[in-house]
Amino acid sequence: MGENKYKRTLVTSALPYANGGVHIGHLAGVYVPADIYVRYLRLKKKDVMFIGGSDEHGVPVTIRARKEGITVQEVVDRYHNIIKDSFEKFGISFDIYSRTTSKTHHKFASDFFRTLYDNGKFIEQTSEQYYDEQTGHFLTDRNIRGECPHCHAADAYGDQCEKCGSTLSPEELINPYNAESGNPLVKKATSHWYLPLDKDQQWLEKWILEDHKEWRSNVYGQCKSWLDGGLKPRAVTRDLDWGIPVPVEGAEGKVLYVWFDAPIGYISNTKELCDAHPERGSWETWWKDESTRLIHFIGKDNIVFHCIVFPAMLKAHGGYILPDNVPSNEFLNLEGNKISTSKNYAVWLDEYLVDMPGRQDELRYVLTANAPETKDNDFTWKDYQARCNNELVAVYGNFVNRALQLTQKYYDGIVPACGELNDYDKQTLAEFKDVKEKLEALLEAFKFRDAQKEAMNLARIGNKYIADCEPWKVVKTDPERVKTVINISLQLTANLAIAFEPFLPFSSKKLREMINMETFEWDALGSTDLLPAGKQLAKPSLLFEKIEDDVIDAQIKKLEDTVKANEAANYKAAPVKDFIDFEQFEKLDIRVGKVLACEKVKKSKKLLKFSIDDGSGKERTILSGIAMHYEPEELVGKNVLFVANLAPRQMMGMESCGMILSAENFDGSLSVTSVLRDVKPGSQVG
RNA sequence: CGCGGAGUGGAGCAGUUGGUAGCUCGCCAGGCUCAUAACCUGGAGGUCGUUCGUUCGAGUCGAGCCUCCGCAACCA
Repeated sequence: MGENKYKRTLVTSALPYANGGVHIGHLAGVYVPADIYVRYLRLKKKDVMFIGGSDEHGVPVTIRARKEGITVQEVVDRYHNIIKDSFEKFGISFDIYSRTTSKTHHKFASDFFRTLYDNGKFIEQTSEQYYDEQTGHFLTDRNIRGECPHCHAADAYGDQCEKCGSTLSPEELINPYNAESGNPLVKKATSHWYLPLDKDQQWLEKWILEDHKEWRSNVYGQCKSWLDGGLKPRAVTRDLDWGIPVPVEGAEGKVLYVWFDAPIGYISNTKELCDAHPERGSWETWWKDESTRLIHFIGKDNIVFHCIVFPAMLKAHGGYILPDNVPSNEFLNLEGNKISTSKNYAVWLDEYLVDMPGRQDELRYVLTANAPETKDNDFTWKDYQARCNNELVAVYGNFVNRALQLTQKYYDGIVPACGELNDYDKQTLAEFKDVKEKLEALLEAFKFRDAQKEAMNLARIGNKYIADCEPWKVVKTDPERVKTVINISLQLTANLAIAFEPFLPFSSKKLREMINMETFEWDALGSTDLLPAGKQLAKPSLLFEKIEDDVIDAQIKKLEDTVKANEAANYKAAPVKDFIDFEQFEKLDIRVGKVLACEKVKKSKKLLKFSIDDGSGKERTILSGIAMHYEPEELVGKNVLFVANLAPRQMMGMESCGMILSAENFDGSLSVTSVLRDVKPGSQVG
């Protein structure tokens, strides 16, 4: 696809927001594919630069800082360090991982804005926005709450009412207030600068819809949709005290909108790297020379910013190249549910590193094998375990182990010479020879899942080869033949180390150490003489280890606990029902009863049958649907509250006279009510 | 009727320019024993969300409908 016209490749990966750690969704969606691609290009000896960094501006970090009573800088410092560390440990091989609070970035983004400003690329518009006079903040739509004009729910959001589902604008809310502080809001005029995207409509249409039909369908479709709808001016500044100040006189209290400043971070981080390492060339070569190929790795939520807004910014500034491709993945779900940072529902990388030490490649493998390249996919721990044990351990690790163990056993770990090849040998060699070509084609098309499968195929070929040749049998009759079989198996092993290098860098390194392969060339992939006869190999060890059930169960439990904790945290009492008269209330006859006997109702899952002493001298029978929550024995002898004058009702062939009162907890569990001191059965409650 | 993406055997995914479905795992049976009970071979199992249409022929093109996910707070 015309890669040859390019002399170098600049790869960026979406800047993670420094308001939390990074999780498997980030890794699967952006960083692992980007890293595979970059590692591959490096192996091909291409000039490539891989840019990353934390996005540290915007509103959420300021809210978190206020909540935790620390400075915003402390918040972003904490998460930037966690994120950076996670990436390093997972082998995401950035050439630089910087941050948008850096001096370089502040100056660069500021200058970038100023250039557009000076060249008249913005339009300035004044509008009335909601303002909290006590805190001195303008509010974003989502942070404004108030009464819904449709259903009159008390706490609708500025953009939507969760009660009736209607879409709102903040102006429609009755008595709007600050969601965070609770303060009432007033309208206040504020002016902002807008990037008039409508003027970019034409060239964007041609550039994307005609010149980049090869982009993934999700990317192309999303862009087309925006373009078809007609682009509108977009604000690039915000009223906020955290961020890069708008470098214009009289713009105090305004900062660059985080979506304006973040992508510029790609450029400023490149500059930071090049300034420190002049041998990498000048940043301008990387961003302005037509012979540079720019690739953005992002998630699907970021498509329009990278395909429309950022290119429009670059074009408005002038002199910059535009991305050649924007490989965007869909989302990864977790055990059937959406991953959520705010709900803490995720597999966090920093926690994974603690819980699963030394298993970075396992996660890289699973996330690539199940990458959401064309649609949302699901990550489950059971699937993770299955892929590790049945693929990495059983296919790849096992093949390597078989080849190395046989070498150890028959030849003291010295590579035997390859003798004459028979037809089956030749057939096997031919099969794995074209792996290189297939692998490269897939990687260059950003089909990482298929590419990894192709690498794994080498190990499958190997297992079949060893099984078919049966060296453990042949060694008794034709030891010369076995030398050839083992030689070929070892060559395959060496090829595996190379083929997996972009995907599983840690394992490849380990494997190369086992076979004493100090140096290697990607272009040697497919060769049958990677390990010369007579070479001494190191003592083999296991490349991957099985993952036991209890490890997986612990992870599943961890997630379940999180879900429960979320439910508890999100619990909100149901709204109070309409008023009733005192007379209506008096009609209710609630009494205390002593449980004389309690048993499960046969053939019923939920019902318990109670015999209650209600003080009348006769036993009262009440059926209650709490069998899922109580063992019958634990209720015998207890005082419970029941409604005495509820009309009798037939259930499971028995008559229930009344209702035992239970409270329903947030998670649906039931708790039977009682009284705090002992009272006579039949006592009235009121 | 806001706009995009997706809906394929038990699970997770492929299916390029239309010709009656492939892969990995799981399951069943057999083989083998060098190997982390791993490996190899064979088998059962799907009519491709749904309805209608174009065509000699559609998972693959067109239309409607249903469901899920994104685009608006957080967020890849």
